[in-house]
Amino acid sequence: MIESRERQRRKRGSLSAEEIVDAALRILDDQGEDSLTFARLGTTLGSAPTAVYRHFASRDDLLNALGDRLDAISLAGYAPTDEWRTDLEDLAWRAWRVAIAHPAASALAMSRITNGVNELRAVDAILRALERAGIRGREAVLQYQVYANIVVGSAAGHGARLSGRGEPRTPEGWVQAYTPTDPTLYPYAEALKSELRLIDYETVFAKHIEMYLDALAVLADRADAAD
Amino acid sequence: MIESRERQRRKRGSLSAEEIVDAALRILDDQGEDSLTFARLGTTLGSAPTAVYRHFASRDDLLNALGDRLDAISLAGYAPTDEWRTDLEDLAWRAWRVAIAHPAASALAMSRITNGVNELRAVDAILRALERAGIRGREAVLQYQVYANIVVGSAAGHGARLSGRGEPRTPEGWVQAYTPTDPTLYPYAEALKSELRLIDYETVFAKHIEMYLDALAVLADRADAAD
DNA sequence: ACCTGAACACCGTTCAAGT
DNA sequence: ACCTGAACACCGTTCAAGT
Repeated sequence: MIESRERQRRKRGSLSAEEIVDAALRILDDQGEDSLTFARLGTTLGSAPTAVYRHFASRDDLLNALGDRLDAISLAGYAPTDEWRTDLEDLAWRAWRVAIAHPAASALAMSRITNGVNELRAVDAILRALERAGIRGREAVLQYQVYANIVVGSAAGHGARLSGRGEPRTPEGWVQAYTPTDPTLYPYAEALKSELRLIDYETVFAKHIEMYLDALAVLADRADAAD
Repeated sequence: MIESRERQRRKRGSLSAEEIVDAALRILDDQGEDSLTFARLGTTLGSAPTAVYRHFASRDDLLNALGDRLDAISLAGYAPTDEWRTDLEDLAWRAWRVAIAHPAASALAMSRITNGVNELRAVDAILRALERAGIRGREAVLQYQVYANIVVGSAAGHGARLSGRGEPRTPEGWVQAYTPTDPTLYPYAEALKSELRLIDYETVFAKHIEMYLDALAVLADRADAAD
């Protein structure tokens, strides 16, 4: 039997930006946040590492494309309704689920401004919901930013936690170290130390979204009254 | 004249963790997010690059110490009052100002869980304010997380923008690219394109904090009523 | 036009040797 | 005990050469 370790030459035009992003996502899913290198991309693609440069100007450029891919995954099958709150809740949890499905990629690329098509689709979907809440103009752009801040920040952070060099996971939540040298200096933290040790970030996210949408509902009511 | 390019040998014990973090902060302030390397640390410290390993186990470990330093800078001169809202506003803007003063360091280290003393001081200060708002127990820990999420996420993101490979700055705000191939596909974004192009992130932050504290005030009133 | 492979200028980290 | 310097196993990126 002949072991053919030699890689076959890639036919010209057989490599595409899409296939490269596929490979990047797979590598990150399997091997974590630090695993995405040109060498590994080459191995996964069956090409020379440098072939990637024919399709992306740099690693940074590739990460932006990966970010737009995450937006695409997040929006897949999304259908807006007539309820702005339903839509903003839906979109928020979609981002959260992407962070769980692709933690390393989310940590690396989710909080990037990609200027990609799918990012634009997301912006448009959010502005549509805000419009239905009666929030328009500059206020809508402000609220879009606040909403995106919460959702993207929380999801990317969760990805970093899941993929990461972070603290070890426990069934109930996340172990957070609390071991002060002199506890009397931090009485409020000391009083809550057992609660601080176990934080369930999904509950935090749910609460955060709920609070924000409640606050938005107040603005929506005011906008209604002004109509 | 004799040019002495040779570095003098560091006396033993003359290097400290604090001095190394000083140097790291200075390098990042002067040369940006990608500039922090062991080689440059060595040059700045007048030591061999590897001397740093005597005080930090890894680059990651050093970045955690840098994160705690940012917390220290943020809290310098902080004095709590009897008004929980004043305190939470103060702490939020302190983080924002640190991001402006040290953008690259903030982008790299601000959103880390450092387990440092100054992080604990910040946690305690926030829990104190929440307690004065009548928010206690598990709810306090949840609200601490939500608040920290907003503040640290916004500030670290602002640092990344200021230090970064981001979009070019304009006097009024930040230029965000909006150049869709078919604008009719994104009607809501299209309608707000001029607003989307100019985003003032400080106004977004101010709005975000204000909304959150308003929402917290509602919880505080409910807690008062329950007393 | 697209892919390859050698070369370049780095990087973080390890470790035996100095003082 | 702490600092040094050589060595190691990588990195992203450039570029001339192949097909």
